[in-house]
Amino acid sequence: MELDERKKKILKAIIANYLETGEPVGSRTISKYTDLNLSSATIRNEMADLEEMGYIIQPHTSAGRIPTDMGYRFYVDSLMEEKGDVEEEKSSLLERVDRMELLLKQVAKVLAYNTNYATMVTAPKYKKTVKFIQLSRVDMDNLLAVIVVEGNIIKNKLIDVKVELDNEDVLKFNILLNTFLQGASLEDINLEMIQAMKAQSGEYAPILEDIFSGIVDAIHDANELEIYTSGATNILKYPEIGDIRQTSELLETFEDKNELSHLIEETVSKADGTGIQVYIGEEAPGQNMKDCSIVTATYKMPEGAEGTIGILGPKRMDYKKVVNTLKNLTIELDEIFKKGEGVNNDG
Amino acid sequence: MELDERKKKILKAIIANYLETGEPVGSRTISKYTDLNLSSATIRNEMADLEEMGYIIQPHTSAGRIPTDMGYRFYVDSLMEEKGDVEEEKSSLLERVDRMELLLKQVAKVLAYNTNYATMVTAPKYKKTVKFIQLSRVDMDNLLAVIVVEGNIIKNKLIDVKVELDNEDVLKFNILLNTFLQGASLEDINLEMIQAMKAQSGEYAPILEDIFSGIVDAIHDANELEIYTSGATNILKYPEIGDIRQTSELLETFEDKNELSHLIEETVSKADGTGIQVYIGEEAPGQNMKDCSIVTATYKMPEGAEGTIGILGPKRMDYKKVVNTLKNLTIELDEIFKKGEGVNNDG
DNA sequence: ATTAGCACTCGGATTAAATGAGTGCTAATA
DNA sequence: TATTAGCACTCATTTAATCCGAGTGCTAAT
Repeated sequence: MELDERKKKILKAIIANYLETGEPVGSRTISKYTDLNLSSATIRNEMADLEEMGYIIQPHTSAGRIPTDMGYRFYVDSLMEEKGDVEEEKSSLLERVDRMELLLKQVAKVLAYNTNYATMVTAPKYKKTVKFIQLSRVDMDNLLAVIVVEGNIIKNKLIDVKVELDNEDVLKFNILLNTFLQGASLEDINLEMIQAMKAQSGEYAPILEDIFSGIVDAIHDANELEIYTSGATNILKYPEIGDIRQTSELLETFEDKNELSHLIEETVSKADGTGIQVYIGEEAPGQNMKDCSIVTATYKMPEGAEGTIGILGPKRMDYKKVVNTLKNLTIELDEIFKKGEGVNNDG
Repeated sequence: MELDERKKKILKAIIANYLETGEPVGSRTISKYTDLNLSSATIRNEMADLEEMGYIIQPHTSAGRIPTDMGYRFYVDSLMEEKGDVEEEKSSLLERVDRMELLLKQVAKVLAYNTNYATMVTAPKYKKTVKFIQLSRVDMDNLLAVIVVEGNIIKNKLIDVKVELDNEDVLKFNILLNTFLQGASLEDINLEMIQAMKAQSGEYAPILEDIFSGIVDAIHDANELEIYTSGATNILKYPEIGDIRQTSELLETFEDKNELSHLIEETVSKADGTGIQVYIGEEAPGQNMKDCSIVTATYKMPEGAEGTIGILGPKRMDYKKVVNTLKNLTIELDEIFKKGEGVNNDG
């Protein structure tokens, strides 16, 4: 059996209606809702076909139809025309902010507010190289190491050294560290390099140890996939997501950044490169997701680094709106990075 | 009517049993549960008295009794002997961590894990004075300001300056800033001081503007009451907390650090100085709290700064355990600050 | 003062019946 | 041949009726 134009229209009407109401939709509704001018009986026949083909099911005999995962999939892929960008709020969705971290937090928040779903945003991931290191003496036994890595991510590390250092010593260390480490990525810092530096640091070699591990820590930190989330509690607004037990587990997943980063990495790894990915029900990774969908979008930094914006919501989700909002947001982000944040460009 | 010893015993038994089971407790249960050797009939009479006095109520006729807020209050104040410190896990509840932020996050996490309630921890609050400022050139048009404030809280601020500065200029600024700002608190930085600095900065006065506002921002940031939370989803484990709608609002309060900080400030302002405060039901601030209790404890830094640890749970809460855990935790924190973190001590 | 005994209450669980939205199928129609 | 009107049937949901038992309050006996 094939999916002719009329069947598509009906399927689309069913899904659209279901997305709106959340109730199984019956033949009579479609008969009136659409401009097909068909009786409910005819619709019923078509529905039976659509069911046989696997696009819709009845939750029980004598109920209307609801979309299957396959139905949603077809809808997202072929039926849903992504309303040609609604310029509206696109303009100043995001206020200008100066620091990457704040920006991304803001993105998560705005998105959660606009969509009423739970959102997550990862910082762009790329091999981070050291741009600049600054060591300073804070007090008697503490050195402060400030490390700026590519992308103007700033890490601080207090290092407590046993030996006293005067200002000149610190200056020497600064020069030494910058000479060796500027432009280096985490992998570049190996035993060999450490040896070379030790050789040049003379009597202070033992102290270097401390300083070094501090710095490596900091770079390591910067390399971690940072995730910002918002609106987790929105999940509670959708009663269709299983029992409380499941919902609660879902929320915990959301609270645990580690788990979440796995999850995001998994979705991204499946990406086909078109920018926006939609994962419906079982398609999504994670065990409590059968009633959820995940939509992710990828934004790019000028140097090629990529980050992800994602939303998590019920399977019965306003895909049109979500996809659209996500599209606009990535465009806006791309633009911001192109000009504003384009600072971080040398290599 | 007065509360004789027997009535106290019965009240205590009722509350203890209710805390355990969550079910209204009947006269027969008490008759067997306690060593009073009284018949259920006698207990019933006593219960009637206790109800009249306002310590317990029946959810409905022909049900057992449950404690009122007043009953809980009496229990917490007079009945509950705080099991003389259970030394057990006290030992290494907290792993040693180097940075305040991580430490407090850890505290929140451990506490949430141990108690199964939602927890919040605020950073110690005191007038933060500038300890050290470091300006460095990151690239062509960015200056990085690193500000270390009392308590080794470190803030970074990227400042983009329009004019080019060479290393010497930066050095001069550094000296200027440190001369003026070291030891200054947010209030100390006033128009007068700014004028004085401008006078001394000669041709660079306009740039100072940028740098200055950046620094003020950073100090302002550091002065904000930082809150770390954990285990918010634990709230979902206690079905007695009203309907989902309320729970969800409670969770939102928990997600919103601003609201939460108001809430904590309110509880702390009511504190009587004994260290541990218990807010039962209506006593707690916030509108969705009627079924909740809040327990807070105050920890002190050597210099007198104070922070708060709090837990939020259902009114039917294991007060004994919570109060105890909180006590141990503050003691441990106090100790950590006394030695380990005692770095931040000069003025 | 305590207790045994008994009638009474009322929330919660269980069962039964009523409702109604929606289906599938068949026969009539264009 | 495609569409539609009509009708019997299904089944989740709602409403009402009933039962059950934990627990009470009161009274009379110890």
